[in-house]
Amino acid sequence: MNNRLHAKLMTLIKEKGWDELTPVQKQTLAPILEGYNTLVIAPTGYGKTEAALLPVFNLMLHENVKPVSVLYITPLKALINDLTLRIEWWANKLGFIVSRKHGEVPQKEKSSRLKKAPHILVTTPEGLEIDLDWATRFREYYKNLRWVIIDEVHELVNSKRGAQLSILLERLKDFINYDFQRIGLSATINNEELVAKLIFGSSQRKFQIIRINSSRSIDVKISKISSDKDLWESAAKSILSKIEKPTLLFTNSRFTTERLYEELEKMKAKDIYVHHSSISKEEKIKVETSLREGKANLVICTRTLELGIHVGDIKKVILYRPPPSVASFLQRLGRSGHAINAISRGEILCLYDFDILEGLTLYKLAKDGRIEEPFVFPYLDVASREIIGLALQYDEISLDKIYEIISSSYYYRNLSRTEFDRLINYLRKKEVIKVENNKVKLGKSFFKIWRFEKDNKISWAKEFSEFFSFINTDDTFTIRYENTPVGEIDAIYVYRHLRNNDTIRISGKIWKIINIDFNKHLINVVPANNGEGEIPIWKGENISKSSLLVSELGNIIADFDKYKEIIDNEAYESLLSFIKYYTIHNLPLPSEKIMYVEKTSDEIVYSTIIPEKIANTISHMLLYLATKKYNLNVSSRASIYGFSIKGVKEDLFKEILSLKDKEIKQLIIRSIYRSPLFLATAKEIQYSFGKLGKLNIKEDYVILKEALRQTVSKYFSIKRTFEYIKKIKEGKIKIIEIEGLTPLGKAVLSHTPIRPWISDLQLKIYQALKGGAYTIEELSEFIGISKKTLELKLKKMRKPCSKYRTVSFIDIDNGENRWCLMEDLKEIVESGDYYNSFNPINLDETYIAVLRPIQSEGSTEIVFRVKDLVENPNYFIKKVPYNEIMELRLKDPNDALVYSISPKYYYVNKSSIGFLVLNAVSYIQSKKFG
DNA sequence: GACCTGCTGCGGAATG
Repeated sequence: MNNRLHAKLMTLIKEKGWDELTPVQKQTLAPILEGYNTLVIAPTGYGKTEAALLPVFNLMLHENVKPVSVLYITPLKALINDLTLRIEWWANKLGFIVSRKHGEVPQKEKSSRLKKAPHILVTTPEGLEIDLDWATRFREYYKNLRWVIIDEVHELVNSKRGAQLSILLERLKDFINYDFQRIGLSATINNEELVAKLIFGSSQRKFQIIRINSSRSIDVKISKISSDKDLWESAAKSILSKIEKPTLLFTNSRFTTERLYEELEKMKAKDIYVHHSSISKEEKIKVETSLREGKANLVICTRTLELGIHVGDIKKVILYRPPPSVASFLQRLGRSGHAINAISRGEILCLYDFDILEGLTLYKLAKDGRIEEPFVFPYLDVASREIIGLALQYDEISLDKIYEIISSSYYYRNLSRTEFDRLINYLRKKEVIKVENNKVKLGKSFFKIWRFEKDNKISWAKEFSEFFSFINTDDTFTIRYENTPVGEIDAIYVYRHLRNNDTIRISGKIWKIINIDFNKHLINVVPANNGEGEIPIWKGENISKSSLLVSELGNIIADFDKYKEIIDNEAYESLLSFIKYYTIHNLPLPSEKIMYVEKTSDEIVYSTIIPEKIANTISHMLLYLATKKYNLNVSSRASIYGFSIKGVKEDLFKEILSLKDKEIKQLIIRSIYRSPLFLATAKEIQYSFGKLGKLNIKEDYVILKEALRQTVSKYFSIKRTFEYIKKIKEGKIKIIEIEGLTPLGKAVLSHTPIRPWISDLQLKIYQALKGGAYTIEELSEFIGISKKTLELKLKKMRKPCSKYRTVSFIDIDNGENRWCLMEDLKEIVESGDYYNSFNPINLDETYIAVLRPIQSEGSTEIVFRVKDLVENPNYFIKKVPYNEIMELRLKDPNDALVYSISPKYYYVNKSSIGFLVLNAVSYIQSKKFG
């Protein structure tokens, strides 16, 4: 045992029952005690937390420390809770106070830290952001800070949160005017020197990297699901035969998680649970507890259980289809055999031949110790918000000082003063800051964007609390049973698919929908005992694969025989037949140097081994050319196995190859600029720059340029695509045209197609709708754009300001929503094509129409007899006091059910009210009597 | 375009 530790600590170590410190704990003592910044790299379960804490406690015991002396930062709330208890065990016995801070800590506990300031504060990067920007009193305690520990560094460095934290640390250093000691804790990572620079920033301290190479060996098996009939059934059967209690089964999507559970449940498998981000917190805790207590046989999960939450000893890990990166592969395998030196056992369950190849590649890369490099990017939206944060923190702060702070973060080391000034000028123009005598102050539009209270009428305003976080969330609905949340579903899925009385499957159970509250985004459910559950589908299932994986894939194809011992017979036979296709046809094996051009009846496939960003760029170029030449019924695909274009006659890729260099570069930029990914990114970041409303190419160049940079770096690659095309031109990549489809060509076809993005969509929709009423499915088929995009557009077109106004009604015969032009509604009703939808069965009933106007508060209620309305469709025109209403629905004072099942119509013009009320009555009566 | 993650402080009024 090390004799450098304080006697009090030695006593506690004995009390813990530890015979000796773990290797990593021994190794960190010297550098931390000597005041070095230290980056500790070791797998989970090696005692990293104590490796940082013990020497820090030791230093604390020898110094006269004042609160807050230690800041402990970790990315998850669940980890904060775990760690606080763990740290308290030591701290309380040594006379130090610990406190935690995250969004779910009760207000009372949070505010107690002012009265009893803690020596050690455990929080998130966002928690630190709030304190620096906003906590005027508490942040004074930070001036005593001596140590900052950053946990799960590998989780943070790759993201905007990492960039945010790096600036926060520089702000902290400047604010307290002390070069505190920084300690980082990380799982296995690549490029340790870079990661060290990212978290140590401008600190002048010497630093040291402590690495514990995982001595546990990797024991991986690769097997293939034999699917003679139903795929899911075969998968579940296979999984069932492989369970060793307790087993973790990782999937790559929430959908797969739910789907496999359904299948296993059919087979009466016992003690099986589901864990992913759309499961409620309470449910998740239940699942984690059942794992720790050894009750669970199998937990099917997504990445949620890849992170550091303690789940006890796991006997076996199964990966349903290979994960997208080596980093993720190692994290998932690391969940088994938790104790030090145990073996990580895992099995990759493959569905396709290319799954087997990817699995083998992951295995080889992991064995060779090759992992993806961290992705470091100088996000300008993060910089902007930190500038605003500094303006919040100080009454005024000089431009030079701000530039000095931001550029001392390693993420922003190359941010030029010119670029910085340009950014400042933009923020100033938007009045989110103001600049006087080279000093920055908070501008007046800050509180217009970051509101204290959310105003429902203005959809673009952000909540004040969102200012502190760079995680943006999609719109979702909460599913509730007796006031207890059981899950979440994407709003778009709810609008598109879910109605009252439907059954859905979530948290591994089947529920019946009682009602959907579109205002509060709530779905109330009760358990359903039987019936086929409809399964929520969140999004598509294309997963982007790391380029490291691609780089080794070709070698594996040529060399897979070397790995015969880790793959089962089924998988091996499958690979043999994969290879056989090429040998029989006398073709070279797929590699990065060969590209096959293959034709199906309506799609041209280019198969090869190619980095995904290049394939994605080329497929967007093809799509751009195709939409220019043809209608919108074209699509393309992109994957690491090549790309394709559908709906064109000629070989468009050949045309690209014939373009001049300059034209190719232009085409690349233009295609990216047209992609929805770019537009979505621009929208996402615009608030950070103080911009509300529609983006303008001239005015908002700063934002659009940054959006392009972020989109390109994430999804595309301009330079590498250009070089790639050049290589083909020079004959360094050989093109072979063939008849029929190669196995790799089939792999390309298994990826979801990308649809074109259209600029004048409104006009197209108008032309398509003219004279008729259509469902979103029909229209989407007809116009050739995604249903999701179409729905959003149709909803926008309802509003009074729209050029071509739309309305929707319920088709009573099949319960579907139909859309038409407002100008056509009368004609459609009178045509009788939708007779049942506008002709109530019972004319003697009385209802109340509840109308909410657009501008003012409150609502108007109009009582009417169904008969009167049927006889006179203009019945409402004289009675309604406004020309436009925001929401229309019906109620019945004697029957509360009516209000809850009543359809709602939004943004309705006075002229349409009568028809829509008829539609609502027909619908309600069909539910009541039919 | 998968997956995952986070989210006011503080003082003063009212209350027991």
